[in-house]
Amino acid sequence: MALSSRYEPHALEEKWQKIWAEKGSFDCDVDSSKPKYFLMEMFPYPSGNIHMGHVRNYSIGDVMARFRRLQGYNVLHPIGWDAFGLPAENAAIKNNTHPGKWTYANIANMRTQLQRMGYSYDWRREVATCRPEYYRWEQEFFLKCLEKGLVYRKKAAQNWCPSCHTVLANEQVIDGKCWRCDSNVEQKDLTQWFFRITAYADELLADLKKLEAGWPARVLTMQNNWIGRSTGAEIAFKLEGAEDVEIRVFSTRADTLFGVTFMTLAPEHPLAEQLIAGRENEEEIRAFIEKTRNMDRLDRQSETLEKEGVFTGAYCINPFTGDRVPVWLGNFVLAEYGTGAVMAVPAHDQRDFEFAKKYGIDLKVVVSPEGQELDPAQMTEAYTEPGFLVNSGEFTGMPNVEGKEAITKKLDETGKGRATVNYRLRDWNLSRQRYWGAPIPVVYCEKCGVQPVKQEDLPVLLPLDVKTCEDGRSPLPDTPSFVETTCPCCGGPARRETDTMDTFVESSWYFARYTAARKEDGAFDMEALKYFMPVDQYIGGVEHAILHLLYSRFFTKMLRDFGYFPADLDEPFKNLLTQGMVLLGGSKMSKSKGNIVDPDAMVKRFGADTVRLFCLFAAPPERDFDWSDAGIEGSFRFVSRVWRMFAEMQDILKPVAACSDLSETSDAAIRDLRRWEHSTAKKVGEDIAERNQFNTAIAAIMELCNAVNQHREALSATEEGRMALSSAMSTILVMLCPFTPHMCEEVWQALGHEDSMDDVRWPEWNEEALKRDVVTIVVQVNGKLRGKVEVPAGSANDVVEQAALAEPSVQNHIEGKAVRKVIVVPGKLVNVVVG
RNA sequence: GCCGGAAUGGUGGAAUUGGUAGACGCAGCGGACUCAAAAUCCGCCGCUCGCAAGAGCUUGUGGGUUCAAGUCCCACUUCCGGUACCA
Repeated sequence: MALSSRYEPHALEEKWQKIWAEKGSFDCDVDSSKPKYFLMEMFPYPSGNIHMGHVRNYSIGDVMARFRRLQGYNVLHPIGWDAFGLPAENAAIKNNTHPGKWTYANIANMRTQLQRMGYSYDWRREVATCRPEYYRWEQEFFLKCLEKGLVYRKKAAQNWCPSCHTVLANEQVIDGKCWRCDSNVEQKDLTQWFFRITAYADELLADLKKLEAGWPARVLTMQNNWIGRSTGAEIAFKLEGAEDVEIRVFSTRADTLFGVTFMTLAPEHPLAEQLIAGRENEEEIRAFIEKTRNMDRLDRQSETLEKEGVFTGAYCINPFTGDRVPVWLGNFVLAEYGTGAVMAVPAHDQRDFEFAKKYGIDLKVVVSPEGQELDPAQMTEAYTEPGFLVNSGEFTGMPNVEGKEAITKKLDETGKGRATVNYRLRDWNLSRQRYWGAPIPVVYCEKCGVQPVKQEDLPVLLPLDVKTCEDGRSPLPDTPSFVETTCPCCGGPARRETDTMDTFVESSWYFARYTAARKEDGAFDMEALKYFMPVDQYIGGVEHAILHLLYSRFFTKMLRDFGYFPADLDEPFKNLLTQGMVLLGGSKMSKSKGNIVDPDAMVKRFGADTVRLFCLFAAPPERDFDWSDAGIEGSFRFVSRVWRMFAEMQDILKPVAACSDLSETSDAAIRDLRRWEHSTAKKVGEDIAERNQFNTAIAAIMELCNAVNQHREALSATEEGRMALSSAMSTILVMLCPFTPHMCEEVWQALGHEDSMDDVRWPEWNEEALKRDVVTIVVQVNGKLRGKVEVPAGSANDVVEQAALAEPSVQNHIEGKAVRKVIVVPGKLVNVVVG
């Protein structure tokens, strides 16, 4: 079959997509005879159409998947749909349809779009999280959590998004706003279900070390900060006049215990009520508490918030000094962190210092710099540097760092406190007051209380015959057929939980479900998990650095401990690539701004191969890149040029393997082309496998094409020249295959190869072929480039040195000066030092 | 404030272990082909001075180490991201 001189991608792309699907080219099953490679991209939310961000994400993944296949790996490359969630409900309300209908229609459309891109997925393993066959397993996990105490119900102030009518996890509140709709988040007291993610805080933190080799540093840092471990001491202050009541504080500065001059509690602190009852200014204090509680979360957490407080009239007792310590309430103390109470040391904490100045509270210096005495009256700011303890009883004179340990130890020995660790990480609120999500499998019984649904009654199906409410509220509480049930314990009438699970629950384990996606009698298949897990390469946006990636790590550890996962599977994702965004005109593409580049339109114009190639060539994958119409035209020109080269040379090219021509030859042009061919195979392989540098890999292939064009005419004339060209052109084709698979398959077939690209292996470069007869040596004088000399490869240093010194331009620059030193870097460079 | 990351031509970006800065593209300029255009092919393309040969300068700024620095060290500037009354 002859290749037409013009490259026309559309028909051939469709043809090969069909062939791959029919052959099952990308189907992957457990095969212990081959090394596995599990690669996946973050699955999309079925919003309607794929956008350029998806195309970039999945093109990066597909290049890596196809490359690993060429290397002989058994590659698992699955895809699915993160199909529960708010936009479906909103769209359903707007278009007067059902969220499920909307979602499944979008999935159908986007599946076609992905297939048109030629991505090499094992479609048999496709999952959609809104299907009962999927979410029933997470209902099972929930019940297991309940049994093990890793999920619990708690009433507390929650992040409430008034526009989405639901609570949000801490991770979903960005700058005080809803991560989805940007509304200001309010605080609301609600009883909600929580995953006890804090039970894994230590392991989640410690195991970040295991990810250092494969995860970007900044993601590790972000998780580290989010978990926010701080070590310190919990210290008990007895309440004056009520010796059985203790106020416990958490402090990282136990060394300053002797310097405490007041105590501040959060207005929400459980003891507040008891402290203020019956005080003469009780009304005033209550007003303060109310004011603080009602404050907008954003305002309360803002840096500029005026620090305010009110004295309760109560005192507590410093456990070491016996001092009376006045107890205040402060608007800056957070009820949720530590114990909700702070011991204040104004001499050594800037915030306490400012508060004390404002309300006229004394300072007591307990840490001084060496050989210096601090005068509280003269201080303009807190002294927070290291120093030596003063005014600290038996601890006076110690360096404060040692003092911290000594005081903590003494606290422990005397039962007045203990060393402890605090985390910033909160438990994960998983309840959502929304319809389109997985039902939480519990019921409420008047007699028996909260009861788990029986395992054999799973799944609790989300009813589909409901009408979504106009105002966005969940219709579930008003759906008697769903709500009304019987108690699994006593059989009496009971009510179902109408909250659904956060959609991040579904995405916390989908990677593992891929390994046995169609299994009906269990969530996972242990053999498949053992073979495929962990995911060797995960690819997605950095916006999930905390949310999804932290939750998935938590689920992996939890499911491991439940016995669902292999006992040695601690982390789900071995390597993580966080890809940058695709911008247009310097800003994020968005429908509302109207600055969108539609992938479908680009595929129509240039074909999928060009779109894929351009996304990888435009920038390194981690970086944001600005879409450029001129740029994609350049990529189209390159693909067309490669096509044309094959079309023009078709008569002389033989169907040989890549890097196959190694026959002895004295032809310098053949040796030169062969060196290009083999060094490119080496570089491109390393760029893809070790550095994720697809842009430079493509650039190197372009260079090889340029080299072929240079030698083409001369080499076409002889049989050995035609062999060299054939080998080089095969190498180009195999190396391009991960990027532009359709074009490569078509050309490969047209060249008369009996095998298909499915059976081809990545070219193996040959050390011999890389060798040069003559090398160019750069000559510097005093570090400045002054000339170049050619010497036989492997020349002795003194030979190279003589040749360099003999160079006329070098002579000019050393003339009349003394040569002090000559540095020879073999095969590369000579530097003549004169002075 | 703290923690990360970045800064290289007109432009996207290369330079892998300290060893030719600007690979490969894009844009631009000149030429060939064409009646013309598109497509394609060939050539030029960091800045300054110079007719040229050539010389000098150049990787955010200022210092340093080194025969040699985009790369290492110190100080700083700007930008991006994360995080923050966290006790």
